[in-house]
Amino acid sequence: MSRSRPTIRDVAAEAGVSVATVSNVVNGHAHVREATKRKVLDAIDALGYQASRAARSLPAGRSFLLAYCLPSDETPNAALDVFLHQMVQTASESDLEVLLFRQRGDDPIEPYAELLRRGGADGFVLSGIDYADPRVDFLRERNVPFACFGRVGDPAVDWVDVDGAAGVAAAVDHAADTGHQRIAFFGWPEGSQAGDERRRGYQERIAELGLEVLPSVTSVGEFDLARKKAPEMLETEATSVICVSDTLALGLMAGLRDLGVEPGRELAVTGFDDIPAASLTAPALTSVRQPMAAVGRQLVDRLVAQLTDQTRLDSTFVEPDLIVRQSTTEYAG
Amino acid sequence: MSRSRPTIRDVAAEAGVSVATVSNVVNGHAHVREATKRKVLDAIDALGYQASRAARSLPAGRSFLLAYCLPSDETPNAALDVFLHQMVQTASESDLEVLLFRQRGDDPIEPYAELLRRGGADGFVLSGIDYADPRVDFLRERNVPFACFGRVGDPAVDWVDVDGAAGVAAAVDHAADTGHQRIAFFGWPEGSQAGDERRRGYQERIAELGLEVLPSVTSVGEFDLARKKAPEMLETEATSVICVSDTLALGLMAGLRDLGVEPGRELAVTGFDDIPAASLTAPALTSVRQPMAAVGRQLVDRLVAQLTDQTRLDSTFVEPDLIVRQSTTEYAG
DNA sequence: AACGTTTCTTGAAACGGTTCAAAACCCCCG
DNA sequence: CGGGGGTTTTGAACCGTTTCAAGAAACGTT
Repeated sequence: MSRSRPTIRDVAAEAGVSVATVSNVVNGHAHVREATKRKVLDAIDALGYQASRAARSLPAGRSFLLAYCLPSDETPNAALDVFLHQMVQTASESDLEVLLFRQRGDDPIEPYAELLRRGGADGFVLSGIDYADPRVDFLRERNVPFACFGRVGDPAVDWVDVDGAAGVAAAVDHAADTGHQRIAFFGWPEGSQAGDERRRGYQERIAELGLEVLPSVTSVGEFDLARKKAPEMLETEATSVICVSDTLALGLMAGLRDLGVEPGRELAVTGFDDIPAASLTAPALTSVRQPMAAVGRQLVDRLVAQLTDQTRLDSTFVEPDLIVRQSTTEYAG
Repeated sequence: MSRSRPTIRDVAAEAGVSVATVSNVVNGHAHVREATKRKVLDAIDALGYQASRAARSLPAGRSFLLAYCLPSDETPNAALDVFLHQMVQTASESDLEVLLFRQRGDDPIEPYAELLRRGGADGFVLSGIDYADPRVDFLRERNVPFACFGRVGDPAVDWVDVDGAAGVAAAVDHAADTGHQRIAFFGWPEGSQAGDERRRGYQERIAELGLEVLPSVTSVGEFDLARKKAPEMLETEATSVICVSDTLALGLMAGLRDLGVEPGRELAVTGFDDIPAASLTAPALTSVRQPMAAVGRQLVDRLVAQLTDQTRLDSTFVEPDLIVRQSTTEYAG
């Protein structure tokens, strides 16, 4: 008795047909008579036949795999599950699967190079794109299809990005609508694409509204460092603060409490990302939510277009949503 | 000029050797003379050769892939990134990669069946194991290697689990050590493996300490429903509450505030999971942390043992850590 | 120089599917 | 009953590696 898994030939023998017919049944290709189909399906069932991925890919010349490199952030990536879910879902609609790999050292290129060496994939999804990302050049040179989460200057590259500036502008509007005149921005130091973009949104909208652009306060780290910046923030005499991220916002709120200032009530706070913690704190944090599911879908759609139709879809911005909670509605300063 | 990627034959031609020699060089197998090796490596470099995953797998009879089904929980899975990271890392040490797939409808079996049909994988990692999990039987029947995150009765199945009872017991000890006599448990309704286990840890340790087991309070949902249970919890006249999850704990804390009771100061609260939000709230939440990295590693180790050595490692418990924060240290009731 | 060993190298057979041109079959009409 | 057209089915080539038995080369010994 054979130990190894049954092959398409075993199924063909069992059903009394040729391997070509079995292949046709499995893939629903040519016209197959109903009775034949039944015989084949029964045989598959009886034998517990499973196709071999390798044997399928080899003649096709493609792996049916999309590869995604897990971001090596030390900070927990709360939206990762939604993002992955959507990518896997969208990929499966086009008969593709998602392969994970990860950063090893601090060379951003190496994991990509290694994956290509060791068998490749039909395409890559890149996230965490920054200015002049070296991965983009690397993959372009090698002519590997890919799509980026984060805008890329080169018009030949497919990307999807959340319009961070628009998200922050919406937050500024909300603050202004609820009566605030002194609206500050609490950001990261300049130099990161996402961070600079969000700051730009603040500055432009504040200017459009004819309000005062307050002195910029920044924090390199997230929660703990942000907490220590609360005194500096109070010096701006802002009544509402828009933060570049939720963890920064939560750190600021903790810092305010340390100083006896009640966040929300005495100083309105808005975050960015809508991490789970935003809705689990008191006061719950108003935040700009990135539509990660939409981003995941759009990225895979672009990749599929490249792979199957040799087409390219236009790169696009996805609009974030402002989720309003108590940290901006309870203001009573 | 050829559009398609260079194959091992192209490399062999370029280097003036046979394909077998190229294969040997690439895989470092047989003895190859230094000069020959150099020629081959140069040719690989010149052509930008990449091996084909499919062609490599086909004769090997395996896919070099481990498959993991994303949990379809609506609640964000905060530890997912750490877990995946560790699995990918450990897998790569054994020349394996991680493939993602996902639940479609509500049939827990279907995604596994489909993956097997469409190409299979060398092994599966299962998480979220519950009593009599149907996936376990399904995979056993088909003789597919797998390892479970969550204990399984069948001794033929490899699993790794966090010792939830021990984690809760440690939380009870901590409460008792800090002077509490009336310690309550806030759990899920009976019927979930993880939840029942945690409750057992509470009951047993309370009994061992000679304290009173307080009436059980439960909540089906997480944050919002838990919030409404605060009055019921106060009726137990507990001074310290151990919660079955962090979201339940945070919900309870919000509910206490609604009633004018200061969580932490007037009622000590402990959570379970140590989600990111636990350290981002005020008061920060004491919580039992599941060592997800260790779990991920152990799962893949077990799978690798099955795949490569035909061995089995003993199933095992991983001990969680109690992370003490202000929600239990500020008690002043 | 002949021979036995050891070290390198190679040819060709798998591996398990897909595909496509060609063969076989079916049904209906004249 | 022969033939035509469409529908089913099939044989065999092919995809890019690995592997292994066997051949070639190199080396050391007598």
